[in-house]
Amino acid sequence: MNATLKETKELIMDAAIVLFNTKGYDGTGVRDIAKKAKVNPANISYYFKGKQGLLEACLTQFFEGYLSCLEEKVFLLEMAPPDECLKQGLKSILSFQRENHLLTRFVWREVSIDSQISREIIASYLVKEKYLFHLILEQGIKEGIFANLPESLVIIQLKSLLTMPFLQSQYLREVWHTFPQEKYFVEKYMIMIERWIDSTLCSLQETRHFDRKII
Amino acid sequence: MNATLKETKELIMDAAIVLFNTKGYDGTGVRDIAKKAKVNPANISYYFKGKQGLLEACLTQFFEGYLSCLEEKVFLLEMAPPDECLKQGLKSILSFQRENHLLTRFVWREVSIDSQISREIIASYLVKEKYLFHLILEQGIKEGIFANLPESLVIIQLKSLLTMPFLQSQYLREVWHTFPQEKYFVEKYMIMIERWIDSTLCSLQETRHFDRKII
Amino acid sequence: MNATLKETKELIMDAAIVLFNTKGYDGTGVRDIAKKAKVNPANISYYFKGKQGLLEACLTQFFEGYLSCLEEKVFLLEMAPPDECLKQGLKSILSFQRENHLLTRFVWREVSIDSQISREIIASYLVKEKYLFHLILEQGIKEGIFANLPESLVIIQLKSLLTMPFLQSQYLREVWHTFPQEKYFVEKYMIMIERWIDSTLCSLQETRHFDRKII
Amino acid sequence: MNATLKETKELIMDAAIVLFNTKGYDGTGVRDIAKKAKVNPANISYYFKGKQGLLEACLTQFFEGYLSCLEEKVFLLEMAPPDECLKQGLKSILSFQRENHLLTRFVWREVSIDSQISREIIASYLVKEKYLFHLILEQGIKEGIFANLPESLVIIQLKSLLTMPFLQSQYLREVWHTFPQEKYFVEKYMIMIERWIDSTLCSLQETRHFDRKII
DNA sequence: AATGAATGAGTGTTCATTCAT
DNA sequence: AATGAATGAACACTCATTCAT
Repeated sequence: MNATLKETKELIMDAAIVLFNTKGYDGTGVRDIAKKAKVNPANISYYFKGKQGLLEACLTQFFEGYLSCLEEKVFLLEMAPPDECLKQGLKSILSFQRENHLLTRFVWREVSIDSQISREIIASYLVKEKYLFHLILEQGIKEGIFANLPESLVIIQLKSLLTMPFLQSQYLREVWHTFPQEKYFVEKYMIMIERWIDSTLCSLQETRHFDRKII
Repeated sequence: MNATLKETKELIMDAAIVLFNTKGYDGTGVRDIAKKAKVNPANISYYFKGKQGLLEACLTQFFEGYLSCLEEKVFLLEMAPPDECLKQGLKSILSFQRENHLLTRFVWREVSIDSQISREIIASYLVKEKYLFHLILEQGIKEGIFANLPESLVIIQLKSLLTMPFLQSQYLREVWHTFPQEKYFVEKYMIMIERWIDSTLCSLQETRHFDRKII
Repeated sequence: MNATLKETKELIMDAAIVLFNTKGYDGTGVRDIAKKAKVNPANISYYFKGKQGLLEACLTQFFEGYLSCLEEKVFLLEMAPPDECLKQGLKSILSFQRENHLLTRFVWREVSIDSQISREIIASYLVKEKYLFHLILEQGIKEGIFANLPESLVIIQLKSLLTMPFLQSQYLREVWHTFPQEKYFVEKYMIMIERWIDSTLCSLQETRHFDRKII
Repeated sequence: MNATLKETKELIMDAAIVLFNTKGYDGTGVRDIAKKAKVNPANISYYFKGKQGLLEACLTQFFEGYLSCLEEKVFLLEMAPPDECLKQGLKSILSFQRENHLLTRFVWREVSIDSQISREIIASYLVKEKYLFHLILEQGIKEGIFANLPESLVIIQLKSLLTMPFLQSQYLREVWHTFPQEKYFVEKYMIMIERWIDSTLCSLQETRHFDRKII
């Protein structure tokens, strides 16, 4: 009556992303979502087979987009230097997260909960993400561009740098009066990440710490 | 009957930290907590004036300890070089978070939600945290040890590096078979952070990017 | 698209009888019925003006068939002895119920509920049933074949014997490994009923109990 | 506040029996029950762990009482003739059902539905009931008092005669203006059942029908 | 004739909390 | 200090039905 199929489904998702982001998944009721989307609450079960299905739809949408950012750039490995590929990949992810900053914040928060669904997300998407990062890092080390640091720690740092600004956007806003969804912020922040790559990752200074102290 | 005042209160907090961490604040019921703590649910309202009060107690406990890690080291600024102060502060925080890794994960997740209480946390504790970091960085720049990078971005990166391993501990566990609560991990990870300080923060390479492009 | 008018209507009724029988009227949803019948749920409202209309159609179908069994045999009263008419009537009903055992079970169960519709059923069909039984019994008593027992109790017993095997078919199946829908069972059971007629109803032993004790 | 533990629990059960009887289990809402019992709907889950638990409590209460009627009389087998034991057992059951006529109607109706719970009832209580009847009939046949009729059919007829008046009490009321819960009715009806025992069960007339026709 | 989107009322259940004891 | 009965509001979800197509 008041919307076509596509519209209703999208209205629900849009409202859900805002509310999940603001109040968390468990803190959001289906009635709130329906009210915000100006549709009938029953439509949520109708289209997404329940609140959890709606969550899954959001997660899927995010990770499909997220991973495709990386995938694209991995293909460039054959014709571009690994550090360039890495920088472009990170930039692409930053842009994607900037465009979907509400979704981004809530997804990374939700994945940090020990639920069945977050375990599934990790098992599928994040394992793949690990593999894609691995391809780039491996190539960089082989070419002698990247320092031979423990891969896990490098990737964790990378992911930290990529994710935190969005996850803690409220902190940024209230303490630093800065907004990670602004184009401006992303540009500045990308420079910092590039600096990290150039200085910390590509620096061929001694890596004896790890050689000596740790297995 | 089965516990003294102090014991009951602590039993509740301990159980709450485990469950808030695993299932999130909104995903945890007071009955679950009471059951795990083997006390009567009414005691939660009795001791903490409700579920929210219990949350506040957890948050307070965390941030008091967290900030005191930093504060201690800021006092050293007068007699030790700023980079050493910074390293020690971060190390202290890492250790604190390692010892309270369940609390850590859930607190940083909860603070990312747009609730009244997280706004209060930010206004009090995180503003203070900002100030403490500021003192260290300012001193470092004045002494010509730290590069003159935008303070906000530096602090965000620092906080990212400190927080993410705990926030995404499930990811670390399932993808990397690594546990941030292990002493081993913290030592390795601290080396990476020191590397970041040495290379990225202390590197006096040109900072023209920021001079030119950004305010 | 996938069925003509007649087919769709019948598909719905067939599915409804199975499900009403298994899960009860209130326990069955129109979606379940539509799914089983492989038609669109809206067709139920379309053809039967709602779930209740579907129920009424089932009830009507049953009682029309049920009563015609009796009626046929009442016509024989003029040319056959009453006990023979009675036996044939009961046999006819048993056969009818055997052929419609799913419908039978659910109808007699549903009629035991205090709903508007069951009151209407009673007012129309069961009052007529009473009258038909009355004609046979009256004739039998007049001819001195049937004992002069209270008519209400005789008819209640008759109806009990006819109905219960179908109503409790699950009990029969699981406790006695017997199926009231089998031809075999009905034959055996008919002998028992005939025995009841010969011994209990036709026995002209003293009926003083009732003369003395009861109005 | 408005009732002690025992009272609230019983208020709920009493209200449930009335409503389950009138509208059926699936047709009755927990809010209806709570309203009738003048208690809070949440108490139903609190005391019975949900609507289904309430149903189970009703069923259990009925069958415990029902079976104890039979059990008592089976103990008399050693000192009284089997037909006398049987008559007393049936009379005891009739009285019990008369005193709990609402519960009786709804229980026998509910058991006729193919649910998990009715299957459990049958597996436990009705199998035991079968055994108790068996003990009596076996003794009667051994003593040459009962005709050697197929046990299953005899028991089915017995159960039919016992149950149906209560199950179809609405029919009795509206067609025959008779109430199975009246002491009067039970006495009259018991005479009919005794007549059935004397004439149909104890009659030693030929049982060749079954010998010849059936296995 | 038949469909699928859409609805508002309803479902059973769980919630954090209160209160007399 | 601690309990368990009790509550009212909220929860996610299902219901039979309507209606434009």
